[in-house]
Amino acid sequence: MSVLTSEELLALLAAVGHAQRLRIVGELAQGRLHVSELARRLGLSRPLLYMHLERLEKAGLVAGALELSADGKAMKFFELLPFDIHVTVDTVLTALREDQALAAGAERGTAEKGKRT
Amino acid sequence: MSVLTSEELLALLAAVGHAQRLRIVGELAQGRLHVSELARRLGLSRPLLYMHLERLEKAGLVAGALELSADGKAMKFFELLPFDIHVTVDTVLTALREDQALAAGAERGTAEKGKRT
DNA sequence: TCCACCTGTAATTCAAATCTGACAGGTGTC
DNA sequence: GACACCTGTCAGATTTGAATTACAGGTGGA
Repeated sequence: MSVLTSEELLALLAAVGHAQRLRIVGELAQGRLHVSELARRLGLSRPLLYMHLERLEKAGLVAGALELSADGKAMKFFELLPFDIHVTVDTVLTALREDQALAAGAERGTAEKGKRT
Repeated sequence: MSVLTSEELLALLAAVGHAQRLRIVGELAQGRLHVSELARRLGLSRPLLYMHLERLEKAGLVAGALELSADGKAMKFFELLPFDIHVTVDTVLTALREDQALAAGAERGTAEKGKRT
């Protein structure tokens, strides 16, 4: 995952740092599932599950795909993407510095990430 | 950190998964500081900082100690504890299983962590 | 005594995240 | 047509977390 801004790092940590989402990850670890089935297994309402999945997806932890089942029903399958979150003091410091670099760049009008002078 | 319950894992992730707390960690990475000084550097109100520090301390990321300065003033110093958060699918699955084990144990009245039959 | 520091907490407001219930729409089967 | 599935979204209640203000108390020095 190379260098993360603190925004990306936070999205990742906040996404996985929640009881329900941890359970979602645990369930999807055993294989891809469509939303309704997942909702049933976890005992969550479907709208709520959508919200959590959206968060996980934005953080890059899961991926969803709408598929047509054999009998023509639309089904949204979600699968777990391989991830390996590693956070140390350096990770944090690097992310914070990346922010400063971006902010400085934005002030000068060159807001390209990772670019440093 | 050996085996974590999901509660401990969540405490850790939620603690570090917040913008202000990330900044706190970043500041403490450069050395121990007392609360008022830290508040000044980050531009946070002291009560708010207390709340964040409490969270970080409960998660085991920082440690606070009340000390007497040379001129006799009470000062609460906080320092960053070494940490190395590593989260993969296995971490999550292990944590969830640990929960089940604890829950099962609690039902039988033997709520000791890590004990498995 | 007054001022400049410090710690600690209670009360309260405010914002954001979480969660529920209800709706609209689609397909296939009995 | 009625039913059992599925997706998707919105409005609103509720809960949690974040943040401010205000207070009480302590020390040392001018």
